[in-house]
Amino acid sequence: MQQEKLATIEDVAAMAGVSIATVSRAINEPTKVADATRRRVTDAIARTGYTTNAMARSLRMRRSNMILILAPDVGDPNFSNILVGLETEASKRGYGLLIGNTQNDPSRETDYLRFISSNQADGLILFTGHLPYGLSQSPPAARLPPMVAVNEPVIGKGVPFVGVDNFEGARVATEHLISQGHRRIAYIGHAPHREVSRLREEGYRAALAGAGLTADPRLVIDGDGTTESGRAAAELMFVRDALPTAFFCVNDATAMGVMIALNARRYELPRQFSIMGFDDISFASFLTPSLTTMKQPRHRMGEAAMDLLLALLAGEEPTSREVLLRAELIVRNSVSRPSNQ
Amino acid sequence: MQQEKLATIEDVAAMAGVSIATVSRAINEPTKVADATRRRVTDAIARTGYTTNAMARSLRMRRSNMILILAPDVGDPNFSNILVGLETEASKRGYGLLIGNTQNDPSRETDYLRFISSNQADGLILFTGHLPYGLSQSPPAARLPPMVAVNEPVIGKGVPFVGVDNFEGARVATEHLISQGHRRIAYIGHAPHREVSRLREEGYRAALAGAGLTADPRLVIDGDGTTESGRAAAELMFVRDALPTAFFCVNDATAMGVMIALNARRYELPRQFSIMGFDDISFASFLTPSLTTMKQPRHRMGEAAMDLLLALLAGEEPTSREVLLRAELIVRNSVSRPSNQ
DNA sequence: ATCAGTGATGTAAAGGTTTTCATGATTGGT
DNA sequence: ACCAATCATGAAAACCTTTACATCACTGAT
Repeated sequence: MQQEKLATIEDVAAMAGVSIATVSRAINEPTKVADATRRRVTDAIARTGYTTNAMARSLRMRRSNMILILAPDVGDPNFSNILVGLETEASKRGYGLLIGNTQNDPSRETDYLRFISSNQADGLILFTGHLPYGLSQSPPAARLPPMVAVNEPVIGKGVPFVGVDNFEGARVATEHLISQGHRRIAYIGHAPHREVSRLREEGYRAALAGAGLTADPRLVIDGDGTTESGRAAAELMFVRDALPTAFFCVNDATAMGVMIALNARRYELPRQFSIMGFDDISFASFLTPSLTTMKQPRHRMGEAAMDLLLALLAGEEPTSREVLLRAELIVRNSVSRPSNQ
Repeated sequence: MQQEKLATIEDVAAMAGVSIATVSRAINEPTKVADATRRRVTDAIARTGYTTNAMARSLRMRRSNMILILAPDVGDPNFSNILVGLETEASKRGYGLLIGNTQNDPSRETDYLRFISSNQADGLILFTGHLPYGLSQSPPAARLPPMVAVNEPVIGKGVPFVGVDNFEGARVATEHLISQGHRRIAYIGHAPHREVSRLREEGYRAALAGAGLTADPRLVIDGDGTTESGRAAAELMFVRDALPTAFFCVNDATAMGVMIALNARRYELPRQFSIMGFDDISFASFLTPSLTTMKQPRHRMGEAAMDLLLALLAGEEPTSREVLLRAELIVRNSVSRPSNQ
């Protein structure tokens, strides 16, 4: 049983004493071939160790059963967990995943589109929040390849989106702080043009409004989502001498920065200040105090996005162009009732 | 310029007034075609928007320019950073990456091998530390597909390996502790069958031996690499009342567990106990005290592994079957001179 | 006994490349 | 001026499937 040449469908056909068409049918539409014949074929397949050549198959069928993932940074744990969800669903449905790490480099984005245009991938999952460079200037008439945005929506291009309900999540988080008795609650956001941050800020404001409160402008600061920006934002409030009793941060990294600033100033947490994050990154539970936060259902997001894309590929019109999953409140130890009520 | 049917090589040939063979040559071996003709062809390519159909190309050439990555968990930041390195190098050399998340499930490992046997991938990168299930029982005579193990070696199968020099790294780490004056140094390891842990323990012992010290058996404990196991190991030492002045942990997660245990017992760090980890995970610098550790050159590991695999694919005999990169000592604040010298 | 319908199989085309081999044209050396 | 060598190109085979269409043998109804 030499591996020199891989067995082809012809070898199988010869061994089973049928034509290659019958072998193909026995594999792909088993009901269309007589029982006895089918047995002979499956037997021959087993004996030869035959596997269909995916290249030939894709060439003929004009589809590859591959999905291209375009992400700025696959190393980001934020993405990689969604990736696992994408992979789970894709693999279950017989699809493979091709990864394209773009590092936000337009030329790399364009470059990866060759997988689409060369038929090497049937569809596209976008983590980038924008159309890949090579597609963005096309007139809207030009048909786009089937694609789904995940985590970060592509605004105004009609790209179906799967993500977390940021507005709702931020509202739940803020309401949690309010329910503990907080009235002066700060919000530390991302750059304002980021859709994610805008929605979370709106959710924050909605929760305040719902409790008859209004946001103190001095307590709403835009950072850039990094730990350092969280630290800087907290410091800024001390300098301005406009202090909240609780901080709601656009993400856990920012929350960690706030905690670092407060620890450095020797405040006791959460007694003197409460802190909430968003994301539930892997070490949120290991901070001191462990961080109360909103957990993103990343695995499910990946599955849902892939499911939507595969439906698109199957020609189904999606029931909705936007799937929003709920973030889950994870209560830990960084929130308590305010001391100086 | 309708996108209905993609332009084929034939369209280009017709427009340029040459045969398809010439078009193919103009693309792949430009020197072999006359200047004037080449210009006409490139012009026609631009006008038609032609892209080579990768399926047809792969079918004919019997290779796909794709590499399959087999990893137990792509979400693990430990892996994902290496993945970025793999991707960088692969993309630079015109290869694409296919990801296979196996979750250590033998059936998924076997399943993913179909990409190899169906010619959809030319080579294999193994993160799993063992041959994929479908290959492991083959007689050694059966030729294995080209593959390279990364991060975790595949023992005894002659699979080329790219990883960090664990022995050397552990020695450097331990020597760092010794240089600070520590004499009683604990080692908290992984499960002993893990090659990684075994090598780091050896490096630890070598450093001790080099300084004329021997390891106190009560200070060498096997955990499982989790934060919880680090906590438990430290507790165990308190229960046994056999205490070191410094802990060297097989990884940062374990070190974090040790820090949690010591913090809970209200020790002041690093004054009363020094701690070293291994890995330099993303939040090592955010712990209090920030963690002194050995940084793994993950990005470079990925690049080196891909480079090695592509050399293998090109038919070159690898210069060495093992590439070990040095870990880098990252000095932060979790190590000081022992107080009770 | 005939005919329509059904079911199982085979033939051959199509999918889009790369590459071997052949052909003709051109060059350069004598 | 001729021959050999080189160069540029084209025709056609090969890569391995899937599938439309044709064929043939049956079944069951008239």
